[in-house]
Amino acid sequence: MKLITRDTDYAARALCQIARNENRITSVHELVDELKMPRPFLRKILQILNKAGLLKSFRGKNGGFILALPPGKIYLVDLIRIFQGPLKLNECVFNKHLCPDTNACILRQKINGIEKHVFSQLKSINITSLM
Amino acid sequence: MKLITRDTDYAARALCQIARNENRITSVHELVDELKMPRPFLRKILQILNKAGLLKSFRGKNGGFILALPPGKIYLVDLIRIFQGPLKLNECVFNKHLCPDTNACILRQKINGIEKHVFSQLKSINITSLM
DNA sequence: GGATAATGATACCATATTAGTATCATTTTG
DNA sequence: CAAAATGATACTAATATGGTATCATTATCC
Repeated sequence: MKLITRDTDYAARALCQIARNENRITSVHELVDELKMPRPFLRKILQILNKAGLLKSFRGKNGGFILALPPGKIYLVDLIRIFQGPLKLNECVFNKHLCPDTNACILRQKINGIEKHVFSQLKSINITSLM
Repeated sequence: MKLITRDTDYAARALCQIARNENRITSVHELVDELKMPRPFLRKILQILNKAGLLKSFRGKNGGFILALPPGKIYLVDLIRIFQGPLKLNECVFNKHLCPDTNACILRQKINGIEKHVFSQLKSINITSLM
């Protein structure tokens, strides 16, 4: 079972690098050199981060990206949500079948508890703490 | 993100049903009737549980399965391991790339913490508690 | 002993998700 | 206007998940 997929991983690493450059625009070219990841894939990821509002992009020559938010406000849990969908561990088939009626069943309680814990832990990790 | 896949779900439900019958042998035929799951898929799952040592099988006419262990000793975490591989959240690409050297990095610590929590919670759920 | 009803073993297929590529349009700078 | 960057979008490859199909083997019961 994976908690974090490759997109999320790449995204986090790229954001760290961009954060290090602070207000200096960082291009894909530069990121590929430093982080050794496939260029077209990275481009796609950065475009997604841009659309999600975590990056600000600059087109044209000397273009690139800067963070749209302070690095301390970009949380790992946000990246997971963007690339892996909502963190809803209890949206599993399990519940629906095994205990379709009660909210009080043991399993659902446990899974809700796990989810809260995972969520709060992932929310406590941000780009600053990863740099 | 899913915590529990369909195999695991089916397995848990089948084990509950088999547990209810206690020492009476339960056939696939009976399980399909009661649990409404695809017969060939269920057969595969039961064969896996048998090989994993959670079930004892009886071949031939009137054959079927009984639990190989008391239901209180069959844990949800075991089923997850069998059908979804080892519960190793920190085996993600993330760590390897971002902090290849230190064991002391924040992310790794957090992920190890999350893993321990998830593990202990899932270990506290067994077939008895699901029945 | 043979028909029948069960599991064992194994190979295959379908779909979804994940990972990655390719291409062309658009924008900015020099 | 050429070059260097991102925007948009469609496509492909690999892997994981969910499910089928088939034949072999075994035990029971008549």
